[in-house]
Amino acid sequence: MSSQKVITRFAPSPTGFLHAGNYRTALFCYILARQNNGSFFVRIEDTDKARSKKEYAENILETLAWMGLSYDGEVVYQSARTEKHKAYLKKLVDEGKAFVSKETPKEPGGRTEVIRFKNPNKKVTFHDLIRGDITFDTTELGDFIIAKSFDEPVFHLAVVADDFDMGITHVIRGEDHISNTPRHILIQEALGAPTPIYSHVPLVLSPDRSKLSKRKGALPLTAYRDQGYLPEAVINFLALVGWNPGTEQELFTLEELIKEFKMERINKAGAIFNEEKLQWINKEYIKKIPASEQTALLTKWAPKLTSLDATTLSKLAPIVFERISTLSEITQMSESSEFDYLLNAPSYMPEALLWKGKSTKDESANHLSKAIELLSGLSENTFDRTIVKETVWAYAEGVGRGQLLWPMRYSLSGREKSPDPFILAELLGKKETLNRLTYARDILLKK
RNA sequence: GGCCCUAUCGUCUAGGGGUUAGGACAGCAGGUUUUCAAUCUGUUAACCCGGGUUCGAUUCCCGGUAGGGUCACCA
Repeated sequence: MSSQKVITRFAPSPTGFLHAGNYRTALFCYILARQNNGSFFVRIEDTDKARSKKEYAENILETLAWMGLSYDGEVVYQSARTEKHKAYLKKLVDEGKAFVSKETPKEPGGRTEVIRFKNPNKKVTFHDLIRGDITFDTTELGDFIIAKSFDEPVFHLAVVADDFDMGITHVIRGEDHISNTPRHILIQEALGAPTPIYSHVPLVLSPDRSKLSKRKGALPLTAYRDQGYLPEAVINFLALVGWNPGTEQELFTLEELIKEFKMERINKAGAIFNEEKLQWINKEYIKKIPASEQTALLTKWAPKLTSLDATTLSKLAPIVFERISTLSEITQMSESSEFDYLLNAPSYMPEALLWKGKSTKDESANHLSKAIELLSGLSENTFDRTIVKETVWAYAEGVGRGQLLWPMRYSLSGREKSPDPFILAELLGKKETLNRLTYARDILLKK
């Protein structure tokens, strides 16, 4: 770790919802600052008054909070710094390093006067932590515009001024900014500002390999939150897009990332946002949710389960959590009636009780009668999946497992797919289990 | 088009002058299982092309090709 103070910043512009690629750079900025005991600032670049929206800025802050990426100090709004920008602009003009230029507007609404930087027309080389030395001939840039007026700086001037004033030492941003860097270095030199250490991270790509964008279906991260992705999983996934520690470890907590992360190990090539892998990672994190938190999540995502008693809920939770990849699947399960057998006795056609259609109603009824007889002898207090299984297993083996287990499971859940009959029996309790078995047996016998 | 960046399985990647080119996700097959899920095992699949350098290149160099980025009074 360097002994030099590290100061990073996340500087998004609130002109739309940010996607995963943006937050990945935020994550890297955060990690670099934290692993060096440095500072991580957030700066909202809202100098474009026409396109900046408050709701976007709020969404950015909300997402950062959800991810647990805490920043130091107050959020800096670039629009509040126009006096500073004006001073720098004046200085540059006074020193002859920039000039007010008369223009013929190229587009309607354009200005007749703008401030241009006096380009010294030289080659600029900078060292990128990820890519090494990059050289540009700035001649082709011409005398580029740095402000629309003294009160309205353009991005290039504002970033340089703000990074300077905030003491930013490390700029981590997307690869799409590489070509802006020589402009920024030119302005820094004119202002007497130090050049920070740059790291241009590769872009996160859409499945068609173009830059991730809303048009290509990129979602704001809050949409993933709303789908039931866990922030830990999203952070883990984002870190793994374009970075890995060189070991085979794939699951990392934020703390582990802070320990392991090395900017130099970030890949140079862009990477496609692979949602399947995100799902897998999310599933891994869902498995880790402690039992004490499961029931609250269960009723949050499936409100109709609120009517269940605490014991049933706590037994149901692990069964649900082992099979979902995102929390919203709980809602889907609930809405497709997958939990209804817990709320009401199921109704179904007697034919559905027949195992693969290969047994007769009488046979199935006999098997159920036997199960009822066996289970009746059990105590209500110890009626759990283990004892239920032990009680009927020998009989099931004898007649062919499916012959008993299918009608038994079906009569308890009324569904083609469900947890196994022993779990169902435990969930329902002895009394309800026997009720349902008896009901099934009786409709099989009804002529 | 100019400039810049990049290039290992379908995807995310490890590796690196001599390897059976490794892992993960997805896929496929099988075990387990009354169903679904979970789980276990196995398995398909990759070094963009050409020229150098070298005893030997997927690895180093050059060129090409392809992809991406950027060329705003957006950020």
